[in-house]
Amino acid sequence: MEDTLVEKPLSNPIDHGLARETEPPTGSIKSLFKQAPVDMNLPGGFEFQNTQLHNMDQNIQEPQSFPSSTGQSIQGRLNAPCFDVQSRSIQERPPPERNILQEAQHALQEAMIQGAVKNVQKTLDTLRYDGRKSRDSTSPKSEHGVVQNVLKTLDTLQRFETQGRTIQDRSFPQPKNSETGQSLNQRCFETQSGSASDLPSPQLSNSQTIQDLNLQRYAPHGRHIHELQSPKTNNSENSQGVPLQRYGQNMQDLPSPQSSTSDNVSNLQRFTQQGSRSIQDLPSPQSNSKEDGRSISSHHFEGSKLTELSSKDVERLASQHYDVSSGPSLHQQPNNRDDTIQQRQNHAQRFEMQNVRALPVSQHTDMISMQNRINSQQFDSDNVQELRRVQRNELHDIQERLNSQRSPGFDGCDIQKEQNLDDSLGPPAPDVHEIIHDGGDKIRDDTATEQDSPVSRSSHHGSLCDLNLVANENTEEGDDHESQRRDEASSSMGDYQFQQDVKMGIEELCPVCGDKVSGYHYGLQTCESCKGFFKRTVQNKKVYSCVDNRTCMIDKTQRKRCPYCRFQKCLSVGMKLEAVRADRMRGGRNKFGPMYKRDRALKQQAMRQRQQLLAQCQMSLANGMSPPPGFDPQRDIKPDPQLLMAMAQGAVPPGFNPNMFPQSSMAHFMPTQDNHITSNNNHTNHSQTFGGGMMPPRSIGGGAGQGGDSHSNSPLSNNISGGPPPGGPHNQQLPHAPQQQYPGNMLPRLPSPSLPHQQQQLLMDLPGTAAPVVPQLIKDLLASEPSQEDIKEKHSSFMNALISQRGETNPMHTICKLIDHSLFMLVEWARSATFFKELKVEDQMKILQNCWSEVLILDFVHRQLGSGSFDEITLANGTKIGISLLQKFGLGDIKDRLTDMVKKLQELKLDYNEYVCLKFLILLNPDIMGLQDRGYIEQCQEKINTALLNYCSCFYPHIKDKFGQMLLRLPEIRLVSIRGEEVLYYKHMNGELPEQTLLMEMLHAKRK
DNA sequence: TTAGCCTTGAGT
DNA sequence: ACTCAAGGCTAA
Ligand SMILES: [Zn+2]
Ligand SMILES: [Zn+2]
Repeated sequence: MEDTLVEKPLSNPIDHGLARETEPPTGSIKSLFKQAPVDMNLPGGFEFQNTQLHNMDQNIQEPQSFPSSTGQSIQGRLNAPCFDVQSRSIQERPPPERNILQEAQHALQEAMIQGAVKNVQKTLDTLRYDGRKSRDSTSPKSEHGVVQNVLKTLDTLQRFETQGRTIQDRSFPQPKNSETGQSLNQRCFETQSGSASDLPSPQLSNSQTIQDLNLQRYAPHGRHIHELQSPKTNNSENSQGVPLQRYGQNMQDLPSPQSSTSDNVSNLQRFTQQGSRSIQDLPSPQSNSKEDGRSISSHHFEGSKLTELSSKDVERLASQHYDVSSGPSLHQQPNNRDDTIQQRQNHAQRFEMQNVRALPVSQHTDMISMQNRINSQQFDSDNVQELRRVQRNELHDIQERLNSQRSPGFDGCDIQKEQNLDDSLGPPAPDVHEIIHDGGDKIRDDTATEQDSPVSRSSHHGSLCDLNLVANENTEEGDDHESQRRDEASSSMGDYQFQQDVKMGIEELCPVCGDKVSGYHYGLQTCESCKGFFKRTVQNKKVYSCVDNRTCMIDKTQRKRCPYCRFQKCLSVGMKLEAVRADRMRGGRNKFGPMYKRDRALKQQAMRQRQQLLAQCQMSLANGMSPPPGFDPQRDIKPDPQLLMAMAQGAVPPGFNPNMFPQSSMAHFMPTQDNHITSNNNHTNHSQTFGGGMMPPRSIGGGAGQGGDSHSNSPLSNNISGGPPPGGPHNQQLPHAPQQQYPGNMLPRLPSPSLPHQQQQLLMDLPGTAAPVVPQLIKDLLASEPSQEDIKEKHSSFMNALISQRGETNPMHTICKLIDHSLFMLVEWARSATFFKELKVEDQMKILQNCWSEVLILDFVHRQLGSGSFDEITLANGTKIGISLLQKFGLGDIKDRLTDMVKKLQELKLDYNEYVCLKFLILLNPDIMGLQDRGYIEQCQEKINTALLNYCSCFYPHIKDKFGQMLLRLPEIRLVSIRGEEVLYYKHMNGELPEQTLLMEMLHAKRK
């Protein structure tokens, strides 16, 4: 499931659709990266997506003329840069909007020119979400100040969005559009209203439209996508007349339906593989892809939205759908059932409608929603790592399960892991097929699931996947190390268990609502009510809508309030649509059985280990000191490095509290799981980890923690060579060439657990003497760091080119392209980054997919540090924009978070060297699911942690627990990044973002 | 519609 | 024969 591959596919489909429809390849970046067209075709995906989309749309607006108005106006604007998205979906927009658009565009352009874009993009990342709500803002128009312009633009954009949505929605009603379908909204609408559309006509069952979506797959018969288009109109075909099915087929069968896309490796892949092409060089597939998109646009649009909900599912669904339709199972199934179902659906729909209307407007303020969101971390979605899951779990504990979305339940994790473990190749989730076969959980599922078939995978996975295939470069290179790495990888189990342990505590709680779990249901452990809810929703193809911002908190007491958000959460958590049987057969077992088993076993193991660790920990504490071997010494007692340093230097920092350090440091080193443990043990205070325990920190500190082997002890990789002076604050240079590339140290050696390696390392690293030296490791890291100037320069030139040459007018697109460009540079950087470059492409992909947003946020924060102003946002190209823009987008909460973060880091005097270290710590996250060289990554992370700790101790002994404080910013960054991704994703769903961009790929990859 | 409890039935 | 996840049933 989680495989990156799988994930992508989902996204891709959507993207493709969108891309086709609308836009041309915009930015150079886009062209560079085309996405692989994977699954777009999958009907299921569409359907599913559609539903979700509908929901979204509904929430947002009132749909009505989506197509017409939007389209017209948009196109009209077109000239003016409107959001391509809109344009896509809609072909024509009404004139009135135009002005706004134009204004926005102009503003954007100006802003962008100045680099404002960048900040906008960032802001967007974070913000977007709220923007919708708060549209109120009027933009100041008068002044030309960049800021103002930006603001204007933003405002405009917002309006746009709003309008666009509305328009789009409207359009739905008018089904006939050439466009494939009415908009999802419409569908939803209809459905809810109980119009015939939603119910498939009895015979229809087969012909239901995609919109029916998700449900369809359940339905035994396969329906064509085209049907979806307009429920009312039976035959709706895509504008092009291509039946949706076809797409689906393509997806499955064809590697890449849309020519160019197909072959394209995902952008990432390309990056990784090729590496360094300039953006310009990259080919732009768009053209090709677009064609497909045309008529479909609306669908795609919808589809995209849907995807949003659960990209994974979508994928699966899509595939499934397809299968279903064609599949035997479908045939077998009687229509009667459908009828019944339909009837039920009708009821349900009506119900839903009522509910929706009845639903009180959410009381959540933006902030709340934000937090919830963050908590929930929906975006991470499946593919994301275990960490998130873990975090989520923790959150549950703490908060009570608000979130959980992203980390699909363990299942996902487990499954992925399992798969990985089981078969190296391991196609991830068989789910799809099963789903497709639907009823056939039973036996047949196994046989040929998409996953199984390499082809399907590749196609689905899209670029990322492709990368894997293609990539052997690194792989080959690293052969030497591979063996070792692999060995270590095996150790990952330990970690995994660990994580599970963590989960364990929470395990008993439903990841969706926090109620008590009643067993495994549809992929993971959930409570009885969520099981029933999920089943009903899927079986009856219900379409919900959220009255609020789709950020409703779902807990035991409020789960009934918003079925839309609840279902979303179900999906995000990892509940599998495929597990719902289309044929409704009772009893028996499905293919998930083994998965459940493994999950159980793992959990138990984890439990045991955890207990052991705890016991050891307690023991050691009781005894006074020596930590048990294998146990992370840091947790317990470890001499305070700072103290050591101070002593070495002959002075103790004022106010230095020996206890503090250890703890905080521990927390960092300790991965999430341990935190719990730790807390239990009375370790003194914990540092503030994510406020209130919200998000557990990802295991930042070296992969440490995980059970047994986890802490590898890496021998100190960092030698301290006397080197450059302390990277004083902000010294950027990246000096020197690294000496050794990978010292053997880095490689795996887990063993040496016995020593409190870290301590020792610290000692070793520490010169012991006063002369502080920058650890060699840090020097190495700096070596691959591009100069800030270069970065700025590149961004500036890119922006200029974008605006002047490409004439990018659509503000949203411009912003996205900026982000895209940043991503491009990020990938470029990573490819040559120390440690990272040694990884296999597959791992590189996974890592980048997982951390890109966090790195972007860190970069942003770092830039802000330099500016020293809390009122302005410094864009990548150096342009500064008023921070108020964030608020305009409704991302005020994020703004505050960012501001706080910047302040804290300023207080800590984060310097360039440290910034680089943090960046690597974010990058080298061993907790990502399915990493092949996890052990290696862990070691790297550990080394960096050690080096950084050492560095801080040496150069900033007077700053209390600087190391710990810095690390604590990582979880915060993650929260913000998640928020940002959500915003972007929503934008994407609304069709406001350009397709076929690396950014889109990344967004989808995460959600997988 | 929800959600708790019941019935199924492949897998073990 | 037992397990237990999936579907069904039905008060509330
Ligand atoms: Zn629940
Ligand atoms: Zn909601």
